[in-house]
Amino acid sequence: MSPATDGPDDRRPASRVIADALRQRIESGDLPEGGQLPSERQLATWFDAARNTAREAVRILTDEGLVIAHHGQGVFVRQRHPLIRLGSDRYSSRHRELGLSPFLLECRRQGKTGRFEVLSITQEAASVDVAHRLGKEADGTLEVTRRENVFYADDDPVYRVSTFLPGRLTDGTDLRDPVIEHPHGIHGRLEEAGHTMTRIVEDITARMPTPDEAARLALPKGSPVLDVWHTSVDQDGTPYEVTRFVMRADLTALHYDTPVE
Amino acid sequence: MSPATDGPDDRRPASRVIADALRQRIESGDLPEGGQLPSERQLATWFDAARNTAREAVRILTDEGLVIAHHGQGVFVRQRHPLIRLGSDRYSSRHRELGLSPFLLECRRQGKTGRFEVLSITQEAASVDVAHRLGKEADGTLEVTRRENVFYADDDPVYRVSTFLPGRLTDGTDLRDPVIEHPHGIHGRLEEAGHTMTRIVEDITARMPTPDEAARLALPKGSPVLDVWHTSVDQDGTPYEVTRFVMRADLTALHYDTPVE
DNA sequence: TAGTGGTCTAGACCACTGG
DNA sequence: CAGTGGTCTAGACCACTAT
Repeated sequence: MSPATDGPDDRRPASRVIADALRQRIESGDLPEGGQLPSERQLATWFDAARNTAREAVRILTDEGLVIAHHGQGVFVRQRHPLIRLGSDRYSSRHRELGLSPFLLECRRQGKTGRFEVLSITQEAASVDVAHRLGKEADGTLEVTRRENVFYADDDPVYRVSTFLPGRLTDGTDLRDPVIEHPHGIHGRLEEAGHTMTRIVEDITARMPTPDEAARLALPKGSPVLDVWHTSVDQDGTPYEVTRFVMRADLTALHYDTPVE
Repeated sequence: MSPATDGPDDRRPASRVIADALRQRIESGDLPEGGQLPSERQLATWFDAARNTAREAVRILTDEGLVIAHHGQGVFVRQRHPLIRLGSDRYSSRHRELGLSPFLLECRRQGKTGRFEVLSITQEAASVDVAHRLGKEADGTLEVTRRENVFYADDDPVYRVSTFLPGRLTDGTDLRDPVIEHPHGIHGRLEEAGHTMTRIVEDITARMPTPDEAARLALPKGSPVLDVWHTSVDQDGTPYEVTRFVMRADLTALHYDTPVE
């Protein structure tokens, strides 16, 4: 157990004493979700410390993802939003027949409006990560069509999504257009082109965001991201589509249900 | 692009200017992995700032997970360790026949020694998370056997693992003993008891560690954890084992290969 | 305008590491 | 021992938000 004393034998730094006291008030519900913490200047007075010391205490809690500071307003206990649950069945034809993607369904379930924007579509040489998953052409290179998207829940950006398709699949199709005129989107087009999704392969890591990602996803400090590389494999065992998701971890849960062996 | 200027029209805070300069040196390879940064006092002198300002710059990079401070020694560019890859096939009988768990295999592949320790075994009432996954008994309660483990790679703790088994499965068995005398461990015993693992269900989230987890896993600042709830389902569709993994995200990659539909 | 957090200064002393 | 990061002080001014 952490020491809860604050007697003369307390060897914790003052900033940690303050942080621990605040954390206890948060965990006990004394400071509820969304509730405001005492100001840094108040904390400094109460604990007989310099403002920077109180500030360091607040920083400890910020790094733990417990509180969030709003410039000009105060520091607040972070609200835990309901998670957007993405199942491994999210590509199943059942969902496509219903006409609503699992992401949109989850948003609706939470009373939010889900949508996505196409940021850009480019032709480029595949990176190592992409080429490794899609396999190279006979000549050892691989050109891909790259579609950059952002997914929003209401007006909050939640995922950054990059989809990579082999150039040979997109030649002369509307897969290079920002708007695809197909009721089932990209995957509907690909199925018509003879690729039925029979397996998905996903690689998952978690990490702190880059400054760029933090800005684009409007991430508060102390918010990690989930970094998911998805590969679609067709009936012949050929990978034909790779998508990378960079997801706000505090809003995302991944769910897999898969047979053993 | 971020401004790379440092002319008079540079509106970035001084701490960010210093952090950006250091980040650029790291990304360019000028400061290699494992390399030491200039000391805070040196940075303050070079950039004509107070030491606290240089310190704030270092903190920015620490929060991004780019560098790590060692008390009394200096600040160093963080080394990226090879990831321990855990596949969705890690429970397949193929691995059990080989006699080596995927975790141990991965450690060996990296020249490390993998092992785990049993911290405790207790009987308790199931928490909501556990009961929800295992299902309740007829009387609405559920007693479970809880096994607490730590997994190490060499001497570094990598996972905290809690396994929950319904009490009715462990009555009068060695599943309540710290050491299980079975070549295939817990799952071998459970298979003999009539539960063949036919599906696994896993829920994955990522978050910053609690102070307790950070201490137990010796986590550096800026290191998130993966929080995985695993459920084993037998040939009758009955869930019979739940395990929670809290994993160092900087050492872990999860890999799923699963059929669609 | 008052109150909040964000940044910064110029010191000080402590705790830890290595030679 | 010298040098490092860790903590702390007592100020100051800036940037932002609400009233």
